[in-house]
Amino acid sequence: MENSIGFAICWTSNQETAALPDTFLDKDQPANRFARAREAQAAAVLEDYVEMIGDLIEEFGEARVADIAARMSVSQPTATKSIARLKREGLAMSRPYRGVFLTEEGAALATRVRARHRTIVEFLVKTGVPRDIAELDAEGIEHHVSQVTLEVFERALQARGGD
Amino acid sequence: MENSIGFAICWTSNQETAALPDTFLDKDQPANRFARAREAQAAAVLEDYVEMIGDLIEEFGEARVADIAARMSVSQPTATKSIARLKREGLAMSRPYRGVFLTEEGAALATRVRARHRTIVEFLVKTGVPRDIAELDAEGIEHHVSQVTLEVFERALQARGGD
DNA sequence: ACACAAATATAGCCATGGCTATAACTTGGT
DNA sequence: ACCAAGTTATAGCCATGGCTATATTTGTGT
Repeated sequence: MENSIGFAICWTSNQETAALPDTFLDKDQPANRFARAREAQAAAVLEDYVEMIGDLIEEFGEARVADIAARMSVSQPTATKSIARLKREGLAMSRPYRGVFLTEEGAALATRVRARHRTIVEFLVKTGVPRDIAELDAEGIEHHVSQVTLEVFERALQARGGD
Repeated sequence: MENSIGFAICWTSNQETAALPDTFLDKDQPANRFARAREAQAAAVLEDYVEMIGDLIEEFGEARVADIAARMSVSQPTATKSIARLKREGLAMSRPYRGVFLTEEGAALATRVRARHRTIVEFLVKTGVPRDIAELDAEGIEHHVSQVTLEVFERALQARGGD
């Protein structure tokens, strides 16, 4: 709808701390923790696709619908539909029967999402989670980790060495 | 992938459950990490409602639709619809215009969900995340934390003192 | 050049989880 | 007993994100 993909703003939720760029795609601040989680979830699909398209472009020079669908474990029409949403949101571009590409905004998002993903995986591994399980868990977790928490993870990684 | 299963069995001592007890409501193992995250997400709503209903029953002796809706920050019809799904899934019971109650299975799930939520919040706090933010993040994260990771968190909490 | 296979798009179905508006039921006060 | 107010249910709408089946386009090989 509105292309206003901005940054999160401070709001007063409970009573104490506030201020956190929740999700990389947040538009406004939800009322409570459940609403917040729902918002994060809505952004999750976009984030995943954008990251995946970025990966494919880096790997093959372009991202084909079929490859995207395969990597997302989704049917081709489902991928097409999601890509349409990415385009609507200004994150990707494509011409019919051609590959998909990221806009500048989409590419920036992909970079941030990839970094966040890696931070979370590394943090989990450092904490003692087997790497393959950390990979799996991170996929779901990453969309719900606030900027504040992410920074705490980064600090923990630096503090205890980068393995 | 095969590695993960081997590890999981080792780490979970001797649970009769599957190798990767992903989510408390999982039925089968998805193909890849994205599919897995989608499955976890599907269970999330049920888990949230069940926990909330458990809370309300404990607090007021019963869970009214209006209260559930309010706490979930959702309209009353939306709550009603979700409760219908809970009933379909055998997690709750209710008679029209009466309060909602949990089945044995629902109550057990509520207990597990609540414990997991607390573990995650405490772990985040211990790691250095402000409590209110930990609370918010946990809401989304908790549905994606595998049993293995949860146990790692628990051990981390014990190891460094339960404060 | 053209037919055919592969890739992509489109149509149309389903369930979920939001919503508002309104109907139906319960309950409490007089 | 009854009416008003409060609760819950129902109807019906929308978007998302799955799917299958089928149409369309691209591009390749002969």
